[in-house]
Amino acid sequence: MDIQFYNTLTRTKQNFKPIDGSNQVRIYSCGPTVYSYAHIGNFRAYIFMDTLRRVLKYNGYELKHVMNITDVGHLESDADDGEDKMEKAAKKENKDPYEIAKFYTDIFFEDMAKLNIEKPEIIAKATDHINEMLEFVQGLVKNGYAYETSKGIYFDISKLDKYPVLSNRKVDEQIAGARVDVDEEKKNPYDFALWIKAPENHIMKWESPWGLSYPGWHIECSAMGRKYLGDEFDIHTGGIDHIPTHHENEIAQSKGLTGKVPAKFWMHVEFLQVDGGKMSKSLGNTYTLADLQKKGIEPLAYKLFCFTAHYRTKLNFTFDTALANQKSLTRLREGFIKQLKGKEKIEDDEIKEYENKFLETINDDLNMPATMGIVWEIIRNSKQSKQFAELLLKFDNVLGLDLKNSEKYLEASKNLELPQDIKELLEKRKQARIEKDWALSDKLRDELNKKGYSVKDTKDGMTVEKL
RNA sequence: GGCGAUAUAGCCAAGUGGUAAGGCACGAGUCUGCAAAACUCUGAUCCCCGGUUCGAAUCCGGGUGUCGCCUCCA
Repeated sequence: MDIQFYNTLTRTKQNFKPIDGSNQVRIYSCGPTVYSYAHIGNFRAYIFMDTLRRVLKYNGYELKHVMNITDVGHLESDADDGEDKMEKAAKKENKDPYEIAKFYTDIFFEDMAKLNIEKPEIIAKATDHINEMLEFVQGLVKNGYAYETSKGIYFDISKLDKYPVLSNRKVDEQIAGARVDVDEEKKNPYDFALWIKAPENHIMKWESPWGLSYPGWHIECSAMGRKYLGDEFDIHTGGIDHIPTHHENEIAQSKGLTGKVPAKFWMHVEFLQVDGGKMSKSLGNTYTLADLQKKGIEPLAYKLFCFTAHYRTKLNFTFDTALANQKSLTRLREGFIKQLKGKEKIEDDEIKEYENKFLETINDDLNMPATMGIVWEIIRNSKQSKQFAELLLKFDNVLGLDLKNSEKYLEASKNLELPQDIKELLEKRKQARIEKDWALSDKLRDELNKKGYSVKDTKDGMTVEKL
């Protein structure tokens, strides 16, 4: 079945096939700048990236997927005189920038694992590829696409046949210097830094033909993508914010060196919003996975929440909806187990129909909301069968919700370590129930509720959950 | 000022020409000593106005609202 992906470059959905006709798909994903904790908005992008991987694999493709770790060169401002994010964080925390990078990189991958996101085949750190970047820049200088100023080496966008190719932005109509001070040395306002001469006190710097210096932000993706995936590869992913600057400049750099747009498909995730508006540090709503967990929302519930909207639409995060998805996740697990224990025989045609629908929706530009609709149909199917559970496990190769461990998650939420006073109350209530003293039983239930535990009576006895 | 997106039940949202998926919440019922859970049932003619069409949430024009980008950001 054809796979259709929306391509920002052409602004249409197109059939996807690897460009070299092989069975391998080559992907580059813009990864994190490791100067701080990644927030749930960042993770929406990586959940998308993961789903893309899984959909391609489900379709039988093999992957060569590169994700970068930006640990140098990402400045705070496009004016090129802002501080390097890594150095700023290092100063603030009184640490070496490399320590900062390691610390946040480790946490990043821990979070990725919690979200059951597959690790790309190749993780490329910017600081491990200084030579490749330097060669790339030297090539651009040689080809006449770059020039030197007192601050560094700049890309000359006027040398390109067309500069913004991803967005409709008209370069001459933008008000130069409206937000960024005009740099008189630059030939065009939108020329950007490829290589930056390091000030005296700059920590991260390398020898180059232009003295001690460090790379610009955009060059790392161009250089590393080229190194591992070649001059032209299949898919490049990132957040929608990358379209107007970062990816535009990556394309410019590659065209300057190789004459080619590096990727055939450019796929971008829309932003996550919080309470109907932008997520920003000043509003204090850049939540991390840890913040969610504190409120009882599992990382996988957040992943499920992300599946409620298509990746190219804005998604509004509130704690209410996140909690709703936590509940959904529990029901999904319960439903899965119920099917697993089912004994009914299902006709092959019915299974086949679900499989077809599933494939159709995931291959339609990763339409996860529609896909989840199908999953729920199976969960709620009045017939109960292990065959459905097996089907769900197959689908979970794409969803990545770790359904196979459903029982374990459900058990974990029930078998809590209970404080002594709670245990005593439960014991008293058990006794009261044996004696059918409902008044006392209810009173004890209220008491437990006040202490933050909800008690439910089932056929197999009481179950306790922390609220 | 420029660019772009979006407006579907209480909330999160699918659906892009043939009479509205799904999740959560709410309500009713079954069950239960009660409650919870579970199960079943129940809800919208799709921002407004005009147009095209046999037929539009879906296309076109106008209006209104919201959001984002143009500065680092997934």
